[in-house]
Amino acid sequence: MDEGLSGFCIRSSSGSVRGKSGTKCGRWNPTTEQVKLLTELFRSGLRTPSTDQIQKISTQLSFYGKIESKNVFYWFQNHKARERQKNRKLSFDDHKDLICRQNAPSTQSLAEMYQVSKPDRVIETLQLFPLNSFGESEPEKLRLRASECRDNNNTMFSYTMGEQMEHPPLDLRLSFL
Amino acid sequence: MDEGLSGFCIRSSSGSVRGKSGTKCGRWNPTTEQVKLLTELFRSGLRTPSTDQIQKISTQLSFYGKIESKNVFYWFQNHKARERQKNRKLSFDDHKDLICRQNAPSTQSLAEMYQVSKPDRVIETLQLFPLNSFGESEPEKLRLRASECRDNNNTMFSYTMGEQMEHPPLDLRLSFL
DNA sequence: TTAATATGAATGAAAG
DNA sequence: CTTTCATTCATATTAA
Repeated sequence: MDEGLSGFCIRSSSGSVRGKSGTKCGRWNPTTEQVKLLTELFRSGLRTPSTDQIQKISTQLSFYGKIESKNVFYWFQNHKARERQKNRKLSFDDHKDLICRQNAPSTQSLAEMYQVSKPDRVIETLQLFPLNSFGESEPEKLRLRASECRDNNNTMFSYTMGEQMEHPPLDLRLSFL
Repeated sequence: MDEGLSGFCIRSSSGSVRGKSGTKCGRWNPTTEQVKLLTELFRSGLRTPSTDQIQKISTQLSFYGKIESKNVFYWFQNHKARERQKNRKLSFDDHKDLICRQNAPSTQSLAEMYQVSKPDRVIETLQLFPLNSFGESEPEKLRLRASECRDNNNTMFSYTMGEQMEHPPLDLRLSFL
């Protein structure tokens, strides 16, 4: 069965690394090259690319596989949010030395413990820099606030590509706003 | 025949016992007590615990075994998502509205203990009257993600072939819907 | 053993 | 920007 004019789904997982088996066509599945480049840009300080930058990045990344501008937009949004979330709330290595008490509380007493009577606020410790270095080194904990390197798009890529620049000027606007 | 080309986590279980006692590494393996308490909390109506709740739960569950905050976070995410998914697939009839979005009738005392900061979407409505139908006296926007119609209009990003259009094409705003 | 299932973890997409 | 939803992937568990 060929799906005629849809032309949206690419069944063949040509060198797809993340889509190990049976890659669905529903959502964007970035290739390793795409992820690598995006990560590189992020590490370079790019956090919130402008529309123009998104367009350029998308054009560049389309060389490695199917991609749209919104994918780039979402990628940066998610990546930034999750880096922040890790550093702020759910750090995976917060308590390595869990307090070992003698008796485990029962379910009932546990429930009672959650009863808050006063605004007992947990002080959230912002880890400005990772002090905890156990045995597992986090390769990516770096976070440089290079503010906004917005208009240095000339130095974003050094690749000499073909003239794949035929993406129309993209207007990133949210229709549900 | 899987080649197992993922080099993310080291497979630890090589025919050993359940990870309850001697899990080397890999992913979190909850104990039966942990699962029991988590399930009880879920059944009591807890769907999306806050960061503070997650911390407390994680601390308490650490009595029964190794656990981290992100495990609790993921557990509730997965449990909620899969219950919803199951309900969606089970009800092929015209029961489109997802019932389990709201909290369960928390008659248990355990649930009330957890409702510390965000009881629900009901802000100043006391629990004098039972939980009634949706969208009755609630000016909040009703989400129109009924059933599966997520792919009807995915035109979040609009391509404008002209340049510098002053007004959005249609701007069908349904924020007041 | 392998196959099927259950579930922890991750992430793209989207809503708030 | 923050949070949540939906889907997918990887692995543990169980069944055959």
